[in-house]
Amino acid sequence: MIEPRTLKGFRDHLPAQALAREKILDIARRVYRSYGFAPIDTPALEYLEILTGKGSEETDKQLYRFTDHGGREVGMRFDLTVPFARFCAQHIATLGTPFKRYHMAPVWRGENTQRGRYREFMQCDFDTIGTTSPVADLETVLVVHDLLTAIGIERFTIRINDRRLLGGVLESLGLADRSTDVLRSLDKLGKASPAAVAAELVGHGIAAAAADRLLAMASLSGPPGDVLTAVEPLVVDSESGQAGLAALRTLIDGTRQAGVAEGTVVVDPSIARGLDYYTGIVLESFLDDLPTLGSICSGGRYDNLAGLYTKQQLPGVGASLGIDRLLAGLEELGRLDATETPAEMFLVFFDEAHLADYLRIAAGLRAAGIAVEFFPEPRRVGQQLKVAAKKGVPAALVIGSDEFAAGTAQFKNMAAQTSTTIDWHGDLHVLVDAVHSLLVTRNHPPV
RNA sequence: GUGGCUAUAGCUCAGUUGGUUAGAGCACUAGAUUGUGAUUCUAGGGGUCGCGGGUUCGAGUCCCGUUAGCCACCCCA
Repeated sequence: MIEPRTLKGFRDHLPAQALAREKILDIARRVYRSYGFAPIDTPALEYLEILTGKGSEETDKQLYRFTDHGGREVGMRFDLTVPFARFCAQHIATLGTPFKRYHMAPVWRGENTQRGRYREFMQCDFDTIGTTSPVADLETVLVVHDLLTAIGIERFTIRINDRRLLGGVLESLGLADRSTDVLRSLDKLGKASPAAVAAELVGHGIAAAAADRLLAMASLSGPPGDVLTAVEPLVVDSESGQAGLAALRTLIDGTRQAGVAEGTVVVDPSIARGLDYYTGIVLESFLDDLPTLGSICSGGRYDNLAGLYTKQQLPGVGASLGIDRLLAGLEELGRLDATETPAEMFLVFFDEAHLADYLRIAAGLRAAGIAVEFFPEPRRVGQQLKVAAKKGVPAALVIGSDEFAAGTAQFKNMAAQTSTTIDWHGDLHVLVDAVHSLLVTRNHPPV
């Protein structure tokens, strides 16, 4: 016998989890579309040369690669951004700009696993390409806000910053050429203590006084306006720093005008993002109840997405929802629905002689948009209801020979353990309407 | 990729300084109840103790390797 097992970092998805995933994917799709983002898809596999050398050496090491049967060097995509860059270089002439797309698909990274970190996981990207407008930046933040709100997360924070602001501060400290080391260290502030980060900065050869100023800057918090005012003196002599400051002001004002609640979007000067290609705003978002989980939705602005594949300059802005990390967080917070079935109604197969009637009733309910699970065997009623309860079907319909004779049906609310008699006199429309109104009065859990 | 911790029934876990046939709760199956699912009672099924090797008269227990999970580094969703 072969031992059934899955590869490290790869997982099966059982119905309860798959239902939660699909529900979030549906919400993401709806929110993205509500801003006019159009769906695209690209292959899981790309020529290796398309994928290598784009991020750091790390991403090259994490790349799943192999030689295919035709001798081609092939890689599996490790994010959706690089394939999108290739996609734009090939198709942007046909599509025109600005172009807004969303892309929800699995990616693969051969890195070590941890909670919420897997080797196969799904990303839900959206990007606006071909415009440098601040409105596109604003919409990116608003999409993230709408998305997390629609998923039903009450407490979350979107942290934004601007790479130019960081760059300006580094410039004025004479550290412009050390930006990669500095940004990586600052990025750890959420996890490591300020003292530890300061030590690391000094370890990189940065003067203690400069490290202190960087930390003071990165530790700023409070209302966005106050943070920006506090940072301003640090970039007075930096043109790009001022531009970043102005961009953040515009962005904060925009979110306010769009009706986002105060405190949901904050300026955090320590947000840097590891990826080198960001050049303007950067954003991360956190569950307030589980900040150690890390960012569940991140992104930013870049000047030139597809420079490696085309001479056309394509600036853009976008972000990505890490649905697997989010699900891990929601599970830890006990916010996931335990239901194992999409069925809204369980139809008990009571009396074998009435099979034709059951089939007719099930078809009528389904035609009305109600998901019906009809039990395939005429087993004991108790057994069937037990199955319905275990799966978490919210309602059951019991119709036996007595009910058929009387023209009635028993509607059972499984959670409330209540039973309602429906008089339908053999008229399917009456039954369907009654079931429909009884079902919509139930309360739906958030996720 | 490096280091640390962990692995016993579907799930959560006991299992003594190494000692005979590895247990509990929950879950599952059947019955009490040939028409009613969170209660009760009765009976039952289910474990190569992650996997492989070693030490020993004897290993769930000790040692080595390996696989997987968690944690830290690294990086990131």
